[in-house]
Amino acid sequence: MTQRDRILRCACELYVADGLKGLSMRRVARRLGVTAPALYRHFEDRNDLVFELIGEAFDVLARYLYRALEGETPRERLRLAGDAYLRFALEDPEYYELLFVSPAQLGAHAIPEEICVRGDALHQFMTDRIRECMNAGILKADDAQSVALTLWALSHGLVSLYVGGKLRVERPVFEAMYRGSFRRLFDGLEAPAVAAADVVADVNNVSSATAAGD
Amino acid sequence: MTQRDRILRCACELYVADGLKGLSMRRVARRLGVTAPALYRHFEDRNDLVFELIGEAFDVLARYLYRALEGETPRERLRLAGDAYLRFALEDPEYYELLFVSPAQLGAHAIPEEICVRGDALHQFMTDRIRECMNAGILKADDAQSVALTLWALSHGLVSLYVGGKLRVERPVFEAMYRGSFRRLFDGLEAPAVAAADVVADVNNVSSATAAGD
DNA sequence: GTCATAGGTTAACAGTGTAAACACCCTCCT
DNA sequence: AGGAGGGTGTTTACACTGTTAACCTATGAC
Repeated sequence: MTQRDRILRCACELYVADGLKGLSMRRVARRLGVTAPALYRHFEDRNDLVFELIGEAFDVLARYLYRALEGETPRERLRLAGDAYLRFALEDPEYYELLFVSPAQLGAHAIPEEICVRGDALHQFMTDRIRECMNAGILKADDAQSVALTLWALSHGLVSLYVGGKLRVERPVFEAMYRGSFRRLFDGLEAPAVAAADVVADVNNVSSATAAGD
Repeated sequence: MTQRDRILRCACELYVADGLKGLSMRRVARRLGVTAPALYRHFEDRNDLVFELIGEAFDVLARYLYRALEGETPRERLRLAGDAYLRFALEDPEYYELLFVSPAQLGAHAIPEEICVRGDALHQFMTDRIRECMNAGILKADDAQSVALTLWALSHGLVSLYVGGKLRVERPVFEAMYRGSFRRLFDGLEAPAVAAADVVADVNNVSSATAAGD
């Protein structure tokens, strides 16, 4: 294990224990029995170090998500992916927060490209889950990437409201809310009246009503 | 204008200019031609000051939202509220970020109650918009509060991914995504096949098909 | 006139990120 | 063998940070 790795591990421990505020170069150094400037041999900046941590957080999330591939069907895999996201957020809330630290928060201009691409990879993963559900006829045909974004946004929105303390509810209640919100997204909110009319019209016109006659 | 207000205004300017990092007690003091400890006559803490700023951010958002009440119909008011949220986030992104600073980020244990209730008020506002749409038959009957949460989460998720730079798209593209996501939430994602069957069955059974015969 | 209070001051403590200059050790090349 | 160079540490220093304690006024009330 290289010194760089040791620094990273130690930084991670400090971060998990005391948040970004508790992660100081000097504290890391002291813990490693070394003086602060030594760290600059391995990292450009404190931000550089933090960015590396963020990268790790993405990796951890990726590991959670990839387990969803064990599902047998596209629907199962999509469901598992949603569960995995929730589990990651609830089991590793500090890591989860790390995913969404804004550059401004770090006094940085932007998140480095190298990290953004990891986010893209996750987006891609979800897009794939969506697309295979569309191909299987489980989801409406649509732009898979946009649908994936909608899903991701809903997940992230819910979780970030929860971990940010904006939802004053207990964890099991929140989990129920999470699932309920997804149920709603899949079912749609719109009142059936007008939708039914459209559907019936469709059925009458195209007469592709496989199950309508029974 | 009291000195407390001057401090607040100055802090706000510094925050908008340079983020939370740029907001230091000494800088605020210097700008006001005063020494740092003087600020502690008006605020307990730096955090106390920041919390006050967060409170202001909630007020600004509230002002955006309340204008949605000028809409003529429940549907219009709901639409305007969604727009208002988006406009707030895009026009005042710094304020927007302020809404969601986590206590950990400030080294604080929790966000003070006094601020949480402002968040509750917004949630209540959205719940009311939802409920009146349900009463008008525009939305499915459901738990209005949960639906409001789903909407809020989707909004927040999308916006926070965008302002966090996770979505590498231009603003107009993002606005289209935002609207598209909502369209999707209202319409539902589920493939129509099975839904259509249910609906048709319903129509046949209950024969409350107002527009089905045409 | 005295006294409390609101609002400021200076000085100090403990901590921060980071840069410059210097020192050591290990490896590789001549 | 000996010197060059790179990797890794050190000390020292600078310019910041939040926050406290002690002290100093001006103002208004009784």
